Amino acid sequence: MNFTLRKIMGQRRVTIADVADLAGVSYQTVSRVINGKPDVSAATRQRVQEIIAETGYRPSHIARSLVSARTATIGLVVPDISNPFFSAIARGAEQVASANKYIILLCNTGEDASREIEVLNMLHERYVDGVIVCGLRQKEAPIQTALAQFPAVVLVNRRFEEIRFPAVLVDDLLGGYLASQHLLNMGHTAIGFVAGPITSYSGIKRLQGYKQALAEAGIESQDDWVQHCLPTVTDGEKAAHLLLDTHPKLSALFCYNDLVALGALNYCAASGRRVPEDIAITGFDDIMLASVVSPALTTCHIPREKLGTLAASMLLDCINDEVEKCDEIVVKPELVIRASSKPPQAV
Amino acid sequence: MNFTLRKIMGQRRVTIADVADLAGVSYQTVSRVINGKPDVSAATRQRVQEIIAETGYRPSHIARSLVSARTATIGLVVPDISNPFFSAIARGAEQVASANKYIILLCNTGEDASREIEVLNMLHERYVDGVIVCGLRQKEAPIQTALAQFPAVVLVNRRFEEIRFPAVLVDDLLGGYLASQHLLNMGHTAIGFVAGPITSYSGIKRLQGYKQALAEAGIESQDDWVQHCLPTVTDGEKAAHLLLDTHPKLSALFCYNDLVALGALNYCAASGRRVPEDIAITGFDDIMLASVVSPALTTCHIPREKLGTLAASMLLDCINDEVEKCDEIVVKPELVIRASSKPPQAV
DNA sequence: AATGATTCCGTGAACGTTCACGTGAGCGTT
DNA sequence: AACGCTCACGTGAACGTTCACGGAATCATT
Repeated sequence: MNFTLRKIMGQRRVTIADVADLAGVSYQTVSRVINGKPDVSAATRQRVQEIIAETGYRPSHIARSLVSARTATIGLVVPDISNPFFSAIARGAEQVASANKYIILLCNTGEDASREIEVLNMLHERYVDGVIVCGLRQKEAPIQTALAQFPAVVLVNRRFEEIRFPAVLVDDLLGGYLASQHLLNMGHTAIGFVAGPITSYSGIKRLQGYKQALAEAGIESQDDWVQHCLPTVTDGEKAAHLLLDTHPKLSALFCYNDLVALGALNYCAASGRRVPEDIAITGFDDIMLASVVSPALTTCHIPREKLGTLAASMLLDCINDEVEKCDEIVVKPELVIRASSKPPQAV
Repeated sequence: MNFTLRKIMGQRRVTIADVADLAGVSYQTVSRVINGKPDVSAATRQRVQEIIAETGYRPSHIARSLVSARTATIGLVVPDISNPFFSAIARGAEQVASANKYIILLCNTGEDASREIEVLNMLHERYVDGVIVCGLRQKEAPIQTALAQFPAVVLVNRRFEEIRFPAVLVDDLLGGYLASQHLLNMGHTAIGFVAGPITSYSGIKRLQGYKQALAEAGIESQDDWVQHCLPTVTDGEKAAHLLLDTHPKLSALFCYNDLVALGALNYCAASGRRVPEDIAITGFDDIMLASVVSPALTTCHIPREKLGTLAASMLLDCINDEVEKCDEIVVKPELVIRASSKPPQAV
């Protein structure tokens, strides 16, 4: 490492001009070498490559983005990355992204709908090539404007009736229907719904499925059998408490997701109710916890990681203008019957 | 929205020059308005602001980064974001980052040590202001060079003896010691270690703690009581299988983490062993699963989200040259005794 | 009325790249 | 010997900002 080299390094970052100077060529020639383009003699090419290796030079993605108007970056917006449902999606999306030389900007809204526009604006300023937005809570028009700014958008578990965005959806209505029907089939007639965030699109759809199943069974669905809550264990526990306090006759709880269901299990244990003997409980998502908790949770299985890979693949298709592949994919949930649901008062 | 405006929008993105043209001022004036700087008359300022609102103009973070040499972006490297341990760290880090107007680039190495350098190079090209690297597997010198390129680095659960990077560490040796001692105190003498990845620094330290506890109890630690595996449920199951097949006399298993411990539980169930009666099992991390599985896991509690917030805070301190705050923080794990560990052959 | 200060605004350069050119040397062709 | 062609390389401009200036107009001061 000669003096000139040492002088350049350690202060600022090495740039293409530094490499060019050291190699005694113009920056354009270095650029050609970096990008494997022709019009460089073998000797020059090798010398430049040696200097690049020596200096540890790496082209600035920032500068490249500025001229190419592409960042090879996609935004991923989730309510809560520590929720196993979303971390699995993140993993799937990351895998597809990195396989295609894209990288992911992670934004956590913390279940705060007002932060959604905020983070979308941040992502927009950063010129991401597209965004995957999961479990969008906000439903007002501004969010649609915020989404429409992006070159490409894929929604996960959310759908707007007015504007059709490409989306990966779970058939939540079906899921809600299947879970409720399962409980009805076993003879339950008073079924509560611990419904998750009131702003959750999935929650609304699951509610519809729940109501539909009840209606088909000839049961008048009561609004106060439904209790909203944050999709967390602690909040699920509170919601179950509230629901069972006001309606002690409920013999089954259909829960928004497995975390909420776990909260409900906790409350049942704390209040001396046996599951499934005294009360049946079902969850949603089929996270690992569901099969492991005792009693094991009856739930709707969703291929979570696959939602992530599907969303990312579709987003990349959108970015590359393969418009025909960009529509809505609906994934069917599958009911998984485990120990937490049994007929009422049965052995 | 007049014709000129409509003509600009919908094609390219709105730039500062577009806003300037529409407002009939120079781009510098617009820049002043954006950044809230003086030297703009109230009337001009308002007109510019109106046009910004009308056009939905957002300054290009890319261009800003190019001139400021700062991206307000930090890289987060994890082996597996769907592992609850790392997703909790991610959540903590994201929270601190976004509170400080930073955003996170997420990289998943998929437990593949060779990808670590790869993603670090990607992050370097993107001029991140710093990186948080979790559970680094690679131990060769190249990784240190790759790390040293960054303006700021914080390691989580990894430490190099040669170069001292700022780090947030769990006292894994203590954790391994506590867990092993707990088993020894209950009378176990043949204790296996399902050790996680052989390249895991945490794993090595936990192994040391395990050996130390055994040595203090006067027990010769045997190398083939140790079985490495990926830190997943399925791999933990395989490892437990191997270990118990070759050493049926083992009466306790200390597991690298809770996922592995769950795998061990699964294998015990499958092979007709009762836990904790026939065999005691302990985990590590205290993820939600641990308290919920049956039998509930004895484990070492680690404040996972806090590791993330600590790491991000320290990284921001490093970035802002508050060097005195950048050292090593060691977090003590706490033994949580639950149902999965009991004395051997006891009632 | 000339001077100086203040207010407001514009111009040129720079950040690190890539793209579209331009150019000189060397060669073969007629 | 004049021409055209290819090869290897360099120059200028652009991407969208910010920074360091410079300068014109306005106003108060002497």
